[in-house]
Amino acid sequence: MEAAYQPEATEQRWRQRWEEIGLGAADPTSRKPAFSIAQPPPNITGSLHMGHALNALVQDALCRFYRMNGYEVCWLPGTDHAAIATQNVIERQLDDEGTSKEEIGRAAFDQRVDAWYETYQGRILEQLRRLGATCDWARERFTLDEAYVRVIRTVFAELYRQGLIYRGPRIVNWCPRCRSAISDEEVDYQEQQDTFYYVRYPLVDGGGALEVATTRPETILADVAVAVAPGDERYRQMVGRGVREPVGGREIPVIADEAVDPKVGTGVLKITPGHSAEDYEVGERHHLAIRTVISLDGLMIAPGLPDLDGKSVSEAREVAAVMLRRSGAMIREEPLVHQVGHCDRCGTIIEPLITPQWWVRVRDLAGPAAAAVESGRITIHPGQFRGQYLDWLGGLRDWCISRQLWLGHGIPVSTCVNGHTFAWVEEPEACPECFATELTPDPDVLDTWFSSALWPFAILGWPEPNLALERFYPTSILSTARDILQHWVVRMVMMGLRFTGDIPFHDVLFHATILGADGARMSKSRGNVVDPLEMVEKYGADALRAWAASVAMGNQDARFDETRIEGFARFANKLWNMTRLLHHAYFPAEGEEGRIPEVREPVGDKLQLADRWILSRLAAVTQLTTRALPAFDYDGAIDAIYEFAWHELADWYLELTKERLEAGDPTALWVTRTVLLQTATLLHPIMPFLTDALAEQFAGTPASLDLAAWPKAQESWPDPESELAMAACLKLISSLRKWLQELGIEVKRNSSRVPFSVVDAGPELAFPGSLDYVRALLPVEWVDPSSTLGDASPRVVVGRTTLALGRSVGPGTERWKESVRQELTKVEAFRAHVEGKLAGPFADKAPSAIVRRERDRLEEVGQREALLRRLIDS
RNA sequence: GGGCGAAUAGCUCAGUGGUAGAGCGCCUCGCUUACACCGAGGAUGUCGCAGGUUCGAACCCUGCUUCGCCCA
Repeated sequence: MEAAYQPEATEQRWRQRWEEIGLGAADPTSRKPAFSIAQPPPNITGSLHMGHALNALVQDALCRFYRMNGYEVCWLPGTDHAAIATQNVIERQLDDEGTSKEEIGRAAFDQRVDAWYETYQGRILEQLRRLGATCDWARERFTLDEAYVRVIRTVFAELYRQGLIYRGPRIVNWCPRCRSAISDEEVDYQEQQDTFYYVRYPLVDGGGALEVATTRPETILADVAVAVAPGDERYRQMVGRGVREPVGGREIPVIADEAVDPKVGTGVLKITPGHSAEDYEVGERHHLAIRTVISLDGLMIAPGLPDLDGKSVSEAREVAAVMLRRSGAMIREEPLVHQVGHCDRCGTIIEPLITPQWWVRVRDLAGPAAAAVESGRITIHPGQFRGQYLDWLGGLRDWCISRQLWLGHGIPVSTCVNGHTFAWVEEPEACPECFATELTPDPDVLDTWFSSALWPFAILGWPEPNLALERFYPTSILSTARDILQHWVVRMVMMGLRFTGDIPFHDVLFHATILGADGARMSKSRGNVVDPLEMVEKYGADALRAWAASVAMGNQDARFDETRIEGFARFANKLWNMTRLLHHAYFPAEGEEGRIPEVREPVGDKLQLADRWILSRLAAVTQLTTRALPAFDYDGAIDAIYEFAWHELADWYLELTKERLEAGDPTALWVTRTVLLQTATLLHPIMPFLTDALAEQFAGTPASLDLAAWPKAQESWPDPESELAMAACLKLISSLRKWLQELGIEVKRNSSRVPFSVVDAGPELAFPGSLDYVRALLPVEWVDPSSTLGDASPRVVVGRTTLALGRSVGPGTERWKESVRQELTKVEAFRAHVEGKLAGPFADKAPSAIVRRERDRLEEVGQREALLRRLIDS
């Protein structure tokens, strides 16, 4: 074995091995229970980021855990074409080259897209492999695959037939730069400094005016009403009368609508249904006409007003303000900070506009989707997101599924020369109604989330009946980032229920978001992005995975912290070297190779206290890990294993057992082998490369620990008595070690042993062999007090045991006395604390077990205090 | 404006109603044949603030402050 763990070479070897033995390949004909995950398909807009890496760990650890627990595991990988995102990336490239998609044309653009997909699709899946993901690679799907496209068309056509999809003009979030509708969820609201304009709208019948506060004077031309709150006393007289809008001079009515908040601005709202989603709804309620003054390019349409016509929205706003000031309609202007919607992809300010689009009537779909979560058929973790899911479903509007992009799935609808419109699955040659062959396909493409919503069943070959679909659907869990709850999770549930009649998954996991080291979201513009592959190269995939496990399901977002990744890399090396220690017991000669042989379990009562103790601890950590992983408590699992392996197994058991191992004690060899191998097995779901490399050092292990059975604790292992005894013994060693240092006694290995004798034996020595353990770890020698050490020898108190030291203490004496005094002060304070507690109502009201424990403590601390006091007085 | 969450050691984070924890960093010692990617020891916290419930609160409740996210 190498002196240090080498992650890079090891990982490469094991990646290959896992592929060779087909670790990820799921067998639908197997009789085992099924566990399946549809991996959220990463967008092909670049390479894997920290969020992907975290999500890969979350899923892979579960897959491995369930494989080891006898499940047939199917983890389905894939990638998403991410139409709007990819189109944007390529548009930016073209822009950098001084050209545009319009200039190069459709064909050249499509080529660009294909080349992009070619490059990045492979790269992303390769990066997942680097992290150790054991997907069923043969089932990989891309959302533009022919089979996938067919599913999309099938679903679309069916919804269309059922009347759940319709086309019509409604207000949408329009990005003038993308020249496309975008969904409500893709609008990014950013705080912005603007002006609040207070404008006078004179009453037509004379007698004053209404003051309207607005941030958008350029849309006054599209006003169709002015609204006040229904109960607002100030304006009750005005409702039903007319006012004149102050730019175009048209007469518009004053209405009352509950959308108006009387406390905001002047309590009077201008109603512009053509350019505001809220006003659109007000307009629908009052059957108002719609006026449009902004084009799809984001330019003003105002034929009668040359100062405004053709201007951009921001220019037009200035012009309108000037007009209002000149005409005297402007009352005042105030600075205002408010939220303005921007295009998620390109940052352009969104214009709410009325355009004809395709819509899904979600009302019929939302009910069952809500019921699935309410009834507990689907569980959302952590639970607080359940409310968000249900809230969102409650207030759902129809879903706009059409986009005006060059890239994506075409809407599978055509119209014939005779005006018949029909949806199709196979590209049609003639109109099914009149058989006309002159057909015009719909020019729009589908919202990417429409295709993503079908993911869990589409990748399993739906609608064709097949074994994989039958076995692996519904999937077991869905793991994703929480910002995708509305985009994706809700829609998957709606579509899954509608088309398969079943939920798409049983559990939804929202993992933490990884923030940059500066606490802000990772973003290129902030320069705080960390490439997970760089971390893999530096510290190994397992170290990254272990860190990911420790933050995955925390209740807060996790800042990136390289030092913790480094800590887990050290842990990997520690485990490697612990195995090396055992290896040396069998192959002591330099460079000698071989596998740690299987050893027969010792019969009879050959186990020492330390053996029983470590097996008891192993039982505890086994139980904890076995519970933690299926409960998604990754942190609990890695933390418990780390603590056990390093601070119990390595720090104490192996140190105590070294000599026995060197001497070939079969009991020690068996215990060490058992504990090490089982620890590695428990750790395998989180750190698969390292643990497989460790298991390889042992004879009788399978080709991968993934194929091993999940470990159990033997019934005889839990042993509370040994744990108590050992705890006392370890405490004895620790505190004696501290005294030796305080006394300034050299504790180098080859310095001579310090003679000690027991003056007053406390419970630390109640167990046979305690003194041997002390001697094994400290340079002390036990002597008979009567023979060598007199009453005058220096004393130390460890726990409730007093020891006499057979050596004069030189330079350390003063420091030692100071330490004793400090110790005494602490003990006194604690004794007083416990005494006070027991003297109060605590003794009557607290549970008796707790009271008893405090009494024991008082006794113990009292004894300790007495011993220390005697030490100082002497 | 509505909702959710967070505030614990210098930093990053765990934490169960019963004497405050880890990793990293810091200080002192030790290159002892598993590991210097190590070992031994040490210092460091009115657990955001103010009330309340309780024999007992970092933990439960209320209010406040600051920060983050989601939604309008």
